[in-house]
Amino acid sequence: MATIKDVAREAGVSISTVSHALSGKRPISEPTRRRVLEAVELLGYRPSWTARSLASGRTGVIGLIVADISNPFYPTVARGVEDVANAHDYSLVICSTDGDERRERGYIDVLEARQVDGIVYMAGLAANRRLGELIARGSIPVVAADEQLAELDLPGVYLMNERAGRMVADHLASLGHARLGFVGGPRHLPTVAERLEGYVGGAATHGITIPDELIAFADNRAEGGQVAAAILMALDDPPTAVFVANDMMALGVLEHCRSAGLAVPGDLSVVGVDDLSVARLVGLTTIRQPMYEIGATAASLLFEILDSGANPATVRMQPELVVRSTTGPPVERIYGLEMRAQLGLR
Amino acid sequence: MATIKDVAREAGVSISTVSHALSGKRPISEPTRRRVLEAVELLGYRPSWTARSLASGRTGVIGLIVADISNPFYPTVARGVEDVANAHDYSLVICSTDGDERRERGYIDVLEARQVDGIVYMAGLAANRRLGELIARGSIPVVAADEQLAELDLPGVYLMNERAGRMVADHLASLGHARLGFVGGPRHLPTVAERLEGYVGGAATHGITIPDELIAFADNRAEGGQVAAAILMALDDPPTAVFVANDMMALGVLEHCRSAGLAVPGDLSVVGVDDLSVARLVGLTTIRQPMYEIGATAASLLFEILDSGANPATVRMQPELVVRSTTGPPVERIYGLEMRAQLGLR
DNA sequence: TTGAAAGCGTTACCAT
DNA sequence: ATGGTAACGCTTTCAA
Repeated sequence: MATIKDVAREAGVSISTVSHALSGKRPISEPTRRRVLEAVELLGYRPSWTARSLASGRTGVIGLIVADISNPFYPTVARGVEDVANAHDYSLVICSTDGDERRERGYIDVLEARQVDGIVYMAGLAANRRLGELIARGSIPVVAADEQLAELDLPGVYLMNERAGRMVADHLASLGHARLGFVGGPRHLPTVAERLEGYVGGAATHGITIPDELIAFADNRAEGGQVAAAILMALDDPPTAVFVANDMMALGVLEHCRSAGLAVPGDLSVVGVDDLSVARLVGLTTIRQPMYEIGATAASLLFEILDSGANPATVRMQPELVVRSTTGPPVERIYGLEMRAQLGLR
Repeated sequence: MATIKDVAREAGVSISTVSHALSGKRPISEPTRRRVLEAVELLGYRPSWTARSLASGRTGVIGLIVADISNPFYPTVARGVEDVANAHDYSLVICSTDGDERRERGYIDVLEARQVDGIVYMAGLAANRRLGELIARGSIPVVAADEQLAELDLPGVYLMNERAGRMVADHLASLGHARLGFVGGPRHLPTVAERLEGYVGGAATHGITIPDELIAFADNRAEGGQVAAAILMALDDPPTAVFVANDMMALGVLEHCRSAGLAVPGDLSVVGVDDLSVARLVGLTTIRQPMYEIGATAASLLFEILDSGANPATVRMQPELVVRSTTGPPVERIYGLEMRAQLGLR
């Protein structure tokens, strides 16, 4: 591997001239620059990022910690982060904790050891002491996204979760639903709690009370949605509509309906959050959140800190209701049963 | 940030003693070691990975290039790669090309500039000149996984794709299907071509010929499966069963059936490949491939090269048929139409 | 506009 | 068992 020294020798100039010709950090005469560039070309020289990092004190890497990379939500956000990172000549390394705290600790240690220049955190683990310590140490700036870290007071970018919940309640109430259910991930997650809060509040606006037994928390993935739906729909008086706190779980709810022979939206209206591409695929009514922009904005906040040491304000994104085919008016339960009996259906 | 120098001063020993006490690369007296460890603790010293890389000539990073991180297949494989990487004290950086050749070039350049110690490549892009050049340069070992790079002759780990295709043909034929369709990603992908080949060959064994019009290639994702299914099922004489070259596309096929009112497996039997967790969720019959092991094995091959300069042999993994509820005997088309008419269904 | 040289924080070799 | 010190390949003063 050719080094800067080789290039200097080949071009007949000093090392610092090569460095500056390449970085453009000081004026270089045109002929000199050309000679350098030719030498670079000839030798196939590629600057060592490692050496550059050591000398400059910046690694040119930012870390992204996500909860679960196999939920398509995260890759989309990650793309937003990555694109603005690249625009700043930074690389991105993605760490997926899968809700495992040991993994998360490991990642935080590695990111710190590798001295990444900044971290975008969107895992929302309950007891992230390690992250707290890292932030306390203050050597690596951190911005949050998606899940707000209550105790840590970081700049961040989040969906207006409460508003999202209200929008869903409004939509469902306007369709005539009065028996509303909720399915979400762990209740300690701010997104879940806030979406539920808005939902309950919005329902109250329409004179609807959501009883505790219609509120189910489960694992934050499709499987969780499936078991939660099974529980809710086995109730004596099941909901006619559910708000599911994210699209993957909503897929699980839909799957339960399919396997249990429940019609959607006939027997149950379902609305999710995220608007993953699969939501369009299955016709899921959902709350769209600007995933790519969330990532891009989070990264921008980080670079604000990196570039100017600023302490940027938190950003809140607008949710948007996308009505597709999993929501509709409730079918009167009694009639429904009678009609199904007449039709010879179970 | 405390450096090794600070630790040395604090512990009252030399820099090299600290280095060796930490790495264990040479005998250190117990009291000395303890003093060093205490100093490390006291100062909160963390070795600089950057400096270490520069001095040792190894970055401790391997790169993983995947085609599309939002297909859950890849995160699962990636986990396998990562776990063995971590076991070797290596970090993993994942690059998702999304089928975009410019992105891929960019990633390869970055990985090379960062001087990662090795690369696991599973993107299978058609014209990857840049990768060829990198391999030709020979400074960074590369192993392939999933998609075989015909022109490049790398060590790699792949599914026995042809056998997978045969297994599907056998399964479908044994159920009594005679009109077999195929849906896959771009035909230039070795996985697609091989699975199709095995399928066609297996069908022939049962005296079944698969006509060209029942073979559809599309975008390698759920949406692609959906449009391919739409085309096949609009034929005058549509297939009674399809082999879909991966689970995400199979999901798209299933979605087409749902939205078109086609019963599965009544009107169409569907089998996929991968056995993603979502396949279980929706009851998809599929060919399981050991995703995690593929990743882990690929990483092991890479470390064989890294550790001993060996030239490891390619590994082929066994496919396994998992029968669920999307395959069943074909319903006679004529009878089917009559019966449906009788039932008042369309 | 250019060059020389002092770091950056390690590792690894050579002494002791 | 321990210490001294030359790399590693670059960036960045400081001089000229």
